Amino acid sequence: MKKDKVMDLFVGYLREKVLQITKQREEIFRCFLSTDTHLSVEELYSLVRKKDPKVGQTTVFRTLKLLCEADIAKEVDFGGRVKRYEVKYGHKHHDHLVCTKCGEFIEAVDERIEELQDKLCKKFGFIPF
Amino acid sequence: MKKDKVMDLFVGYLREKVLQITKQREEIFRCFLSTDTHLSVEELYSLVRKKDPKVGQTTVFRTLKLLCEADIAKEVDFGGRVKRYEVKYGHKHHDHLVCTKCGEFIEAVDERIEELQDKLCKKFGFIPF
DNA sequence: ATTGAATCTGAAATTCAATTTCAAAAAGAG
DNA sequence: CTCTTTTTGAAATTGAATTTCAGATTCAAT
Ligand SMILES: [Mn+2]
Ligand SMILES: [Mn+2]
Ligand SMILES: [Zn+2]
Ligand SMILES: [Zn+2]
Repeated sequence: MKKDKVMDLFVGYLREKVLQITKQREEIFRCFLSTDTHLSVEELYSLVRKKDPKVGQTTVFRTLKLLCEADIAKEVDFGGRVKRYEVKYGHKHHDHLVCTKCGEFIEAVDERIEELQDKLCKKFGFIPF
Repeated sequence: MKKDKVMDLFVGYLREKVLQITKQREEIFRCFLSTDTHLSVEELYSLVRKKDPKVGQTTVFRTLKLLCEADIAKEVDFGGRVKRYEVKYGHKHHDHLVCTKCGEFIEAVDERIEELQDKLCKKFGFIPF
């Protein structure tokens, strides 16, 4: 299974930054990886609380930040004011088409668009995200 | 000058919706059109206050909404939590490359990208924004 | 094991843009 | 003018995100 490898990546990141591998961080990590959706912090917090009601929301915020830094999670902006996060590890880059009315979305990639975007970015000194 | 035409558009929109053409709405309209930047509400509010310190921030919010509905303004999302607005009337569609670190941005369009994006949207039943 | 320092946690407070509320002011109808 | 509707803006509220800080936990050195 892939999960062990991601866990290794997380553990590696924490070691590198001399941070501790705590119960809370492990639980949040597990809950996050157990989904394949685009979670808000609140939604992840709910999941975590089902497993351990004592984990604080603040820690969820903080751990998601760590997961992003470790390239395991990726912040995705769906236009609203709530940040959402998806699993990045093991998932190819993709774009989102989001309905501005109802929030419905789909994931899609067009290689030609990506290529042209890369060129456009390079031309202006930006690095595609 | 172009401004008269835009003003006509605004007035027309207000008439259509049976809304009044007030001092405040006129002033906010003028201040907004006097810039060619990507203003936050706060920034526009500052401009308006210089002309008339009695106008309230709430009215700036409300009027920007009207300007968007009238297709004179366009909300642009630069990734932060502050909404920004640019003049839409008389400006061609364009995309923004935004630096996620410093916020610096440039406007650019690539016709081929646009075309492919349109196709991609159509394929999935979305309407490009 | 004991101690002391550093790290981590989570409730609570704070921030800040955005929205809502509501009473007063202004505008329009008759 | 009088009555009704619309508009306004100060103040209150919301809600996600961040900050604060005292207590809990972990780690290292004895
Ligand atoms: Mn892409
Ligand atoms: Mn475009
Ligand atoms: Zn996705
Ligand atoms: Zn622009």
